[in-house]
Amino acid sequence: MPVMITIRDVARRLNLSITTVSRALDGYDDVAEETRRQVIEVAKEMGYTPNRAARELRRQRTDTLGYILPADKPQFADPFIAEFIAGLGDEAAANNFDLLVSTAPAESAQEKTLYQRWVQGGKVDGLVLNYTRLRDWRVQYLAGLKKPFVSLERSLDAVDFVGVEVDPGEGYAELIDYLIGMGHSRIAYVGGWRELKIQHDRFAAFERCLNSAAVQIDPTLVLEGDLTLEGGYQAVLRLLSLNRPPTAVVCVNDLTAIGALHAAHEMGLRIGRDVAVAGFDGIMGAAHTNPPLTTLDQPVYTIARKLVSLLLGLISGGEMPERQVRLQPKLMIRESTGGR
Amino acid sequence: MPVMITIRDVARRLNLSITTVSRALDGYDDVAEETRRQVIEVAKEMGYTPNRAARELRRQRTDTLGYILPADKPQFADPFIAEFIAGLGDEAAANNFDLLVSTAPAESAQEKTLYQRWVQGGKVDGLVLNYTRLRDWRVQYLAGLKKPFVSLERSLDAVDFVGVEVDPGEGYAELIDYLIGMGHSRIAYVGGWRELKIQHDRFAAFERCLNSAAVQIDPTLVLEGDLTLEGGYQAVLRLLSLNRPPTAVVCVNDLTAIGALHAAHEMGLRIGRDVAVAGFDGIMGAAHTNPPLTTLDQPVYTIARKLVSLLLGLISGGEMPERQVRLQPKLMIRESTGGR
DNA sequence: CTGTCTTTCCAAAACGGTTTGGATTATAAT
DNA sequence: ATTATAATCCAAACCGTTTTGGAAAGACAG
Repeated sequence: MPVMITIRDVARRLNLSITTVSRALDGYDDVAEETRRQVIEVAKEMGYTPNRAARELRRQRTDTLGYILPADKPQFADPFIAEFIAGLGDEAAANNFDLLVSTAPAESAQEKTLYQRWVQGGKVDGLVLNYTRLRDWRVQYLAGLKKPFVSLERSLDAVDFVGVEVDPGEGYAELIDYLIGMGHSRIAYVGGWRELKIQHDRFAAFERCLNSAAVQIDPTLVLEGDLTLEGGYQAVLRLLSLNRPPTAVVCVNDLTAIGALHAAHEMGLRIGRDVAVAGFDGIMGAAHTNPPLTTLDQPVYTIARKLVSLLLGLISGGEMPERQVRLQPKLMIRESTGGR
Repeated sequence: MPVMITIRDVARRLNLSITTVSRALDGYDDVAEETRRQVIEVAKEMGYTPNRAARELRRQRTDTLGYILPADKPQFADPFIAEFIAGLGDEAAANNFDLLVSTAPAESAQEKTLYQRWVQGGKVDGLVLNYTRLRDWRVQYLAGLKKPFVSLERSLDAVDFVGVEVDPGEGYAELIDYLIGMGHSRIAYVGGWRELKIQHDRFAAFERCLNSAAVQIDPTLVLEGDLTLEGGYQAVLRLLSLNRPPTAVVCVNDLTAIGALHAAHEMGLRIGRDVAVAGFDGIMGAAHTNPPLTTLDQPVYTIARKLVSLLLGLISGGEMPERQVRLQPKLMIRESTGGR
């Protein structure tokens, strides 16, 4: 670390008080224009940048947002997350906020410690939650401390919800209709951890659609994966080894579906003909799998930006024209289900 | 923000000085065991967590690392980045460091401001660089300020390099041998921005291999993309519309290659037969494109962790057994080039 | 009993900003 | 000439820690 240039150095050089330097740079109107000009010039010339820790300490805010990725496995690399973090980062940066990210297994002690360190230690002004659980301690914790936060999908906890929700209802109705139209009746579901709100909502929608089409759900065709490629691979390997295997597999997300493609390939099946596979997310690249993946597309990048924009509204504490955003995924039919 | 519990509150409750509370929690040996026990208990009960800004200010370090993604387009979403950030985050977290991320267009004023805010403002203890440029102002800037940093790929700037390098030489030799063995002689290259070290190294290796195999390089077959899917798509669309189109396309990264697949598909070509496509990176999912992508696989996640581990060594200032890591990518032959 | 160690604790000084509550001077109004 | 007003500036308090340099008290040795 080099010599640090403090506000004191700038003040000394100009024979001004640090107060005046501070106020000149912050644009207060009680400093003469000529003085301000000089301050700005000298500050720039000396390469002065206010120390963040000092400023944060005094101001009691950090201009920093936090996002903790709930990752069970250490090695987590979902394109969904890439897009999501990109959205968070871009929107934060556009508002001069920084984004702090970390990962911790869901419901672990590690997760609790990390949240505590950031929230009670005042490291962030607000947080973005993801992979919301049905009952989510994070929601209760943050709401209890009145710390600003937004989430993708609402938990069942009785707190007032600010965030984005994607309703799988209509999308699944379209998808299931389409699959049944293609002659499928043994339709499997590979989901995620059952405490996950998305798992709950999507599977519920799936069930509802099959019921209303009077198609039987075979419980042996419903498996729990873990949202990863590997999880989808293992689950579908099992499914396809059954005596009466499914003819279609609906997956809770695209990564699971890509694992499913892999498994079906390995079993020597022609995907789209012998077995249909569908995903959920519309990750970039889903259009380029082998074969291209039918999926329910949601605008992840935009959703992430929206979340940050909502969170910033919450932090600034003003009136919030909208606190909740609901949207529908869009069905993209591709060859993994036999195309049109 | 709720009432904040400070060290003063804990001290008051126990009739101790804040000094003692601080030292008890930090594990100094000049506090009685019984006292320490009480302090820890009460601190936990009151939910005390040291204020980060105050601690950072006093200690003059933040236990935070920074990574600024050079993204030209606001909307980047490279799986490579997802894996990279996952690696950075995991290794940082494993050492109780936080990771600050942001994005800024390469060489923009924005980028400079951001680095300055983080470095001179003392927001981070060290930085990870990526997409290193041949002459890289970031390298000069950080080296000049003696701020710890590591980079993936070394720039040509004369500073002492700590980081990871992936040498494309042998991998490309294998790949080109293989392509020539498959009968290709019109081989195109779709690269990235020419100031990029990876572009320079990879293209140089590509040229060298073709030369030593006495295969002509047609300059019209060498195009500059931008490392994105869209860039690869556009470039390959142009290539395949030439009077004498290439029979093989080598791409500087997997994303470009996936765009190439897309373009070839659209032109009605049978990939792997009419035209061969190869990438570089080995992103998760490359094995599942349509058709599966031949690529040079590098362990991105591991590289990222290694970078952080090197950076932490640099920050702690001790002896560093290794300062530079070199490794070779591994050729993965798949159907996009016709398989084996 | 005196002096020297240990053990245990603490007052006060940083760290580098921002903000409060004037002080000073010049200008305008009476 | 005096008073009110506006325009500039600044000393000092404050944010919540960590760390320095002892102080106090008890144990021990001579």
